[in-house]
Amino acid sequence: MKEEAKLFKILGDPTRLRLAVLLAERGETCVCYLAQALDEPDYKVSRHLAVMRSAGLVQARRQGTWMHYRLSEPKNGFDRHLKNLLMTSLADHPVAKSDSERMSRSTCRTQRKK
Amino acid sequence: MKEEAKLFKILGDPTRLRLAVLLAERGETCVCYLAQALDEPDYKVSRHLAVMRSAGLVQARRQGTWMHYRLSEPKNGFDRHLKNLLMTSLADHPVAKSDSERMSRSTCRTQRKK
DNA sequence: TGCATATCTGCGCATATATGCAGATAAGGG
DNA sequence: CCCTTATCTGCATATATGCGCAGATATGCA
Repeated sequence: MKEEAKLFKILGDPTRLRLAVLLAERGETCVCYLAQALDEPDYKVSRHLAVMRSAGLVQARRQGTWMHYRLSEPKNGFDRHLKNLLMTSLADHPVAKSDSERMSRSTCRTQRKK
Repeated sequence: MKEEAKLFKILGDPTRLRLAVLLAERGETCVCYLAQALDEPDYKVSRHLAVMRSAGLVQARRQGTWMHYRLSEPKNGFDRHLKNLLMTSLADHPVAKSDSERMSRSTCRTQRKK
């Protein structure tokens, strides 16, 4: 049960939980948006994403200078249930909502690439 | 979202997660059974239960010398979802199963009271 | 009152975690 | 090549966490 506890532990930090909810809601997202959404310094967001990544919770894709993160595909019922929890019970949380709104309002040069 | 993260953190320790699953499955249970189920020293189990209790995750009831713990009633959708996760996706885990079996086989003087 | 049992807790220690800062890396475009 | 931008990371520090041991509490009973 250590694996499962590890996942809980990962989500047991407010910053990481907010990131996980954003990724569950929005899908693959660039770090610069995530940092603006949380209103936290990029190095902080980056480091937490690294933790989540080494635990297998998220995956990264590089696109030029930008890094895009997304939740990993659920590998079993537990993962699925957990992701579901993020999307159903947590997306409505006031903090999650303002994170999401801030993200909608944020800008990132990624856009200009398109 | 700190409250939710806190709950995740509580469940982010293998010992506590095992306790939570047992309590979700079995309902109110005496510490002596829990300690035998996990095959861990009582002081360790006791301390983890204290952590869970001060976070509001479990509640305690004294009956003579014995302390009985149970999961608190879910207070919202998040809690409910989480409890559900414990019962559906984790109760089948090998570790959870052997914990449960060990508990069935364990003895405790509580019985003699009856 | 004194003993036995169940449970909890203070302490010391080892380890883990989060954070901010400054600087390192990586990629793209002159 | 150099410069800029986005992202990551080494370091130092402060705090938190888990653990085992020994002893403290609490309760029931002779």
